Amino acid sequence: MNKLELIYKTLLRTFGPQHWWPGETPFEVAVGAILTQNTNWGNVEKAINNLKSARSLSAKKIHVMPANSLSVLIRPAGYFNVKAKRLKTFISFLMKNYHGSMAIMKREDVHSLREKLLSVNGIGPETADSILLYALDKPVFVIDAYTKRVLSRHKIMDHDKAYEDFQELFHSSLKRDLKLFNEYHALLVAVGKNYCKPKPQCDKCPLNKLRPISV
DNA sequence: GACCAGGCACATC
DNA sequence: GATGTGCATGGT
Repeated sequence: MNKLELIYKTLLRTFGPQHWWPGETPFEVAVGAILTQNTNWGNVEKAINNLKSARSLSAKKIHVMPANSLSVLIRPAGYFNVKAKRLKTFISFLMKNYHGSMAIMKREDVHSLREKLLSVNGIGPETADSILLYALDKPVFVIDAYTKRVLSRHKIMDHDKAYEDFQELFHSSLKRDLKLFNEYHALLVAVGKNYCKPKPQCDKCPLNKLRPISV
């Protein structure tokens, strides 16, 4: 068993299954992936509930909605002007190439789809991979701030390494399995919340002197 | 009041 | 290619 497999085993035993992604449909998951960029999930839930209450959580509804009206609904998620534009850009992409259907998008080969998603303005690697994994059931490992924080604190990989470097480590160390990738990323978020944000000098933080998880 | 939260694009050097 | 900055609400 390698180091990453051991960490997974430890996390699953400690935290239990996380039941991700908290979204009812692939489309809702994709919307959540954009709204949660650099944002607390609780705030995203408020924004999604606003969309639901307005009966506007659909590709068609958001597509025809003026950006400033959308901004009002997603306001709790922060960066609402930026995110309104990003949501509409993603949905235009969805409309144009997949008839507005996540199910049709799902049929596409994962590699070409990932490239296309990354070419959409407002969708970077984490958002693209979150959509691929949690909305479209593609076995792609999602790297986020917590993943980098946990791995760098345990000296497994330097915090400043690129997204693709972290992702490659998971891909090469683990069986390429949808369920595993889904659960592992969610567990890293769960444990990551217990680590303070890395700063150049943080001698006050006790977690810097401890081994927060045993591997 | 400071700090943080499941990023990304863009400007500048 | 690396580094800095704007975007913004809501909880602790």
